[in-house]
Amino acid sequence: MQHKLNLYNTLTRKKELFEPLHAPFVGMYVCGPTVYGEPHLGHARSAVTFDVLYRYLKHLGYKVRYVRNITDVGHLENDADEGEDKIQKKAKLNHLEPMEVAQYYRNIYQQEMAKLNVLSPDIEPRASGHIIEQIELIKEILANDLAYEVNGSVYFDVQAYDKAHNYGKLSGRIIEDLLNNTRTLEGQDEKRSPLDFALWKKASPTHIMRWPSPWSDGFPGWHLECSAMSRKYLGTNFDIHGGGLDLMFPHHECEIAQNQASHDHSDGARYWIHNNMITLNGQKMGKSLGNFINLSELFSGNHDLLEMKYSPMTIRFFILQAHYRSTLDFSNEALQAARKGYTKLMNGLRVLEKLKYTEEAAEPDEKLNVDLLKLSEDCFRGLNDDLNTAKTIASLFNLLKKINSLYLGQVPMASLARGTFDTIRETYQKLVLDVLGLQEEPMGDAEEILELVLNFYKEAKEAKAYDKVDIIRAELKKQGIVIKDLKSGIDWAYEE
RNA sequence: GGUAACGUGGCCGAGUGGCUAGGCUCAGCUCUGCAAAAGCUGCUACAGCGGUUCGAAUCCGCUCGUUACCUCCA
Repeated sequence: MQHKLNLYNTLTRKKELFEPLHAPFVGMYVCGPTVYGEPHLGHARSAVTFDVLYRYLKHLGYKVRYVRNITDVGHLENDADEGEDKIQKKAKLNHLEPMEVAQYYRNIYQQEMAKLNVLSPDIEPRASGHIIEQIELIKEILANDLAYEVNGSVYFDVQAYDKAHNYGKLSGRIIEDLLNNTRTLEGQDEKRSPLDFALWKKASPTHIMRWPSPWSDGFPGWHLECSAMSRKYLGTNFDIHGGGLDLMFPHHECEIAQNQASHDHSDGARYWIHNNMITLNGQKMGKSLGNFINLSELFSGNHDLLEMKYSPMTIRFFILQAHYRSTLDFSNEALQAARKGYTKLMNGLRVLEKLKYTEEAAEPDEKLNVDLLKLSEDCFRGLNDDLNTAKTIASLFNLLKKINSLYLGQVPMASLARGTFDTIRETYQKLVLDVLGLQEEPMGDAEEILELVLNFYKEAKEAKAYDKVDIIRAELKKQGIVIKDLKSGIDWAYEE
């Protein structure tokens, strides 16, 4: 087993050997989507990145508990506290119950992620289902004198916290700099400092999403849910916390502060991992910029910027061909190249299924065997080096060249030792299918292919080649399809 | 303004001191009824300038350019 996984930890700004607290168990928490809009390419990148991490950890033999939350409450439209909840805003527009909006987009998110072959997390908790836990957490922070209540709202006291702890240690921010550069925003009269953030907000009379609490009828603050839910399901000290780079500050910074300010006095996670953004013409693709492409648009090709539709596996491969900490630039050209690369890997899978090791007349070429084993190792070396899937894919292509040569007989099978052959086959199949999570997509249109067969059937009939006619009928019957010779022509139906 | 990154060949994208990244594109060859696939070969690189070093895409400095975070965002 290849047990030398190194991960870049944002907290220490270094690549570190990954060692779980309680091996073989691994706890992993990833910030999921706020469900008020359609999932886009950016969501896909985050989900795919951590999906591969999840898959690889499992491949290494760890028993992973993967928690990815659904945020269905509490994100305000802007920093002015008069701002509306995003989900509430959407609900009002469409005369829906807020939970209807959240459920609607949650369903779409899960469907699209399934298309991308992203495994479901082990627990997918919703913020709205953990109000009690969040209230308890606020009580703890209040008890530690690191929060204060004003008019039914509770705020985190960043400066008080910073005296004993280091606020900004994750994102590398210095509190004086933050203070010097804060903008003056409206509606912040209640806060003692502009850096303070809400733990609980009293709901205005028009705010529909509200829950009772010791302080007011209201709703929890923006960062609280992840602290509360990660603690509930993974404990106060767990292994990995992931999310998009844009969540590093303030979201994850505040999360750490909340964790430290609670009774637990811990950062929560030990390894903080952030995936970089997808860019469009060199600019970040984001909801607020309005330049994002939905996954459904990508899959259907229905978008002005798209020259064609791109399949889910093309997207997945596109994401994996870059390292997760680099920005990845979207373009039609890049996606079309990704499509071909993906196809190439899939063809390799098919070749491997057909390849058989032949025992007789084996005269191993020692150098070749050594080279092939090294290529197999390289595939893993990429993953171990901070989940460098780009490296791994490059190594897989190198391996694939040899596999194709074997298939064509350019390299005789007899020159391989049995163990070498088994190793390269297992490496290729395991990595492509299980770890990278790529899968074959049905190519072509089945009905059109059937149409083609029916044409041959028709020709055979006309030529009175009844042996061929019988074969076609029999083979299609195996597929559950019967041919119907009608006066009007040839048709088919499902076998009843 | 503060902070942090980045700038690699026609395109995408790895690579942190010396060893071919890889994919896509393009050209040639092998194979082939034609083609495709596959294999082989080739092509155009490390923003600029200076420094450290036997040796730098890789370390340091400066210049130019781009971006991100500092406000909801994966």
